[in-house]
Amino acid sequence: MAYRKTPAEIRRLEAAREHLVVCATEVVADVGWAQASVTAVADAAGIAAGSVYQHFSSKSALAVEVFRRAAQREVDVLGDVLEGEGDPADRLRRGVEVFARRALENHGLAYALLAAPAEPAVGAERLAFRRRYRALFAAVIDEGVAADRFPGQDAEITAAALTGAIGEVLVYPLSTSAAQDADLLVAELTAVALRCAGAAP
Amino acid sequence: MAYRKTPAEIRRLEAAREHLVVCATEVVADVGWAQASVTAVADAAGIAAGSVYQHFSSKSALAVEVFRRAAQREVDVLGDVLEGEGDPADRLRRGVEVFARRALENHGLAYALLAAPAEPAVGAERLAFRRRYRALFAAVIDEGVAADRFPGQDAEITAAALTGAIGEVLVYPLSTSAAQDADLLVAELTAVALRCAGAAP
DNA sequence: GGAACCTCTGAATGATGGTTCACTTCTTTC
DNA sequence: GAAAGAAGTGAACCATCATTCAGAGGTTCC
Repeated sequence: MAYRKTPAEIRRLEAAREHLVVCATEVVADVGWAQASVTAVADAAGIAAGSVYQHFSSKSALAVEVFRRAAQREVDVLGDVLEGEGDPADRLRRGVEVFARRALENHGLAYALLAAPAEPAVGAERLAFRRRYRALFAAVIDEGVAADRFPGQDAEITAAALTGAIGEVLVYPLSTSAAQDADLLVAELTAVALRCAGAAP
Repeated sequence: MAYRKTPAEIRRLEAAREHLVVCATEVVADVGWAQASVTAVADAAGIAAGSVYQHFSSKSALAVEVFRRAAQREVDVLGDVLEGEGDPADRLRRGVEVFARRALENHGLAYALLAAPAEPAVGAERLAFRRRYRALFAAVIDEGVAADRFPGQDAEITAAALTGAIGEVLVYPLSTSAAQDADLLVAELTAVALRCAGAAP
């Protein structure tokens, strides 16, 4: 009966874990999953490589946590807009817009979430989150179809197409003029997305 | 001067190299890049691991060759249709259709080409081929815009969106009913693609 | 047949990077 | 202050493969 974690100690440990996740996220956004070795991440957090294993059972577990946190934020933001009030077409437009702006603001993280090569565990997580994006888009499209704002269509397929289209445009370098100007890019992307769903021009 | 490769010997070596590439492609389509170790590929081709290095300077070089061959076939087929005769909207429809059918017929290879985690050299190759798909689509879209079949738009962005949309729909498992029926899936996908470009319904 | 040169083999080598662990350092409790 | 136990360290360890290489087995040409 000589040692019990005091509340302050527990908080300190939780903060250390949190700090590790945040630093790992930065490293991943900076250099991608492949380059984010345990040593690199530990260095960034100012701890020894071995100490990572105080907080996570494996590198995979840490990577999954990093992915989940970041991806969940995007799902939440997108969900707030897509499930909000108003005309489905308008919500779709605003959803694409907000998603695109966030991705452009933090391109490294967007790339890591959407496309960067990653270990299988992260790949599985990515798949799960893609399904969630798709479900959010599909719901709006179904609503729009029901309200006669969009033509009849398989909402799941359109939603998948939207997910892919948005990701591709945001993540890969374009040589077009719009690539220089974020506003223009976002405007073109929302226009494509609305056409994709069949919204009246 | 006691040894010069006889034509038959040269042919035999070329055939061996060819056979290796074909077998490697099958392995990759089957199990993905990550699992396609030099040993696995050599086993599939019925040769020793070391013999791979008779034909390729590194595993990367072999992987790049495998990717290029397969991707080039798709670019050729798509290019034939998109650059053919006729109405731009119709060519776009047929292009998406043929691309989709081929991907669905050889799903493993399509996944390997479009999305499967791969080493950096293959990733770079993939990027280059994506640009080529994009260029093909962009040309048709520009034509369609010029011919007033599509509304004004940044063709590069629409083309990127198309590439992403098509890839996403074909490569990731869908839970919708259309996923069961290839014809239905292709029909929905071409419809989305045409809407994406803004073709009149 | 045999000298010269090649292809093929597969076990040994080497690089990379996650994981472990003996040890040090810090916290708690008495 | 000292015992008990936890957190933190970082060098050693280990698994995984790509790559090499010394030897075996062919092929060419005189």
